[in-house]
Amino acid sequence: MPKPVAIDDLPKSVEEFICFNIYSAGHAFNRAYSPMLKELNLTYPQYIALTILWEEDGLNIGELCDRLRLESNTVTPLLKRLESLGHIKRKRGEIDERQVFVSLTPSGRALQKHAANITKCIIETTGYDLEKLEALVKNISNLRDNVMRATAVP
Amino acid sequence: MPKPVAIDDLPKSVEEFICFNIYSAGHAFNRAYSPMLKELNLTYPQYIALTILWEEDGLNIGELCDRLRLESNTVTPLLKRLESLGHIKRKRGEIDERQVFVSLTPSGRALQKHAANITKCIIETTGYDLEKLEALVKNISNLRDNVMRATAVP
DNA sequence: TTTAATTATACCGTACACGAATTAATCGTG
DNA sequence: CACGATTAATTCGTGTACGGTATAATTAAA
Repeated sequence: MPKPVAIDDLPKSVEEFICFNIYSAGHAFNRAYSPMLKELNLTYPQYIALTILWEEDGLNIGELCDRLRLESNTVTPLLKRLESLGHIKRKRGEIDERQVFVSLTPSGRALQKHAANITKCIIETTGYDLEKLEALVKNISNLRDNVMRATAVP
Repeated sequence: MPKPVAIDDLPKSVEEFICFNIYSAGHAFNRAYSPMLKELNLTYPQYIALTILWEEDGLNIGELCDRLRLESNTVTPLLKRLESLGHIKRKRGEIDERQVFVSLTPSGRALQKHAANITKCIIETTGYDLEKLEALVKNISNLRDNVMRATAVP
């Protein structure tokens, strides 16, 4: 159990807000990825979606949404753009026709060869070593899960 | 100096990516703020801009961009919306007419009375105490600054 | 077993976020 | 002083994000 929050100790500057630091760090990473992803003609969310598919192809949209922590009304148009770029295919489920399954094309799979180098470059921009990053990832993912759980509708 | 990055140890799942965890945590915070900000008819970026002005009124747009870590082409329309909501005023600089200075209206200043409660609610959703949050903020802001410095054009 | 509720995805409108280009004002150097 | 370079802010186009709503398919219930 965390200590109760003391009103007088609340951060007042955005520089001390956890949410603002995460918000601005997100933009910073986006800008760091941009020049590399531009060469692949991809956006950051598109790249993340592909990364998920490289690990597990053939997910349906709902599963992809869960992994991306995004709503389907965000993911649907993103996938349509990836499809029009020729990197994925979308196919209605046969058992349940409400579902749409997403699979990589050869073009989408081929992009994976750039992944390790991109990851390496990004990690180097952080100035952190893998050990420190891993600890930070655990901390932030735990924080995110707490916020999502507290925010979720029952 | 961080340890050199070993290619074989690179994270391969997005769940291990520092950028993805920050990206998804950002959305989680946005969703946590939403219901509270909706009552004030504000978005999260608008709320952050106001928070900066509550601390230091009368900044020009460039200074606001620096503090927000955003480009002026994002901030300009955001401020126009805050102006049309009646929370701020915009005035051309007299010495340098290229600059535009932003100041709070009584309406914009009045919103500040909700701030402490909102901050408290958000902190409680994290399940972290202030001490742990402060350490995490230092870690993430340092990371962000590293990424921004590494990405900046000379 | 027809209807009612739920589920999976899509569509629409609003608001970021940013690259690229634009405009207007100021500065720098001859 | 002049005029090209720089700077501050804006405009525009594309792509997220999400609330709200719609649609069609599946499931549950009366």
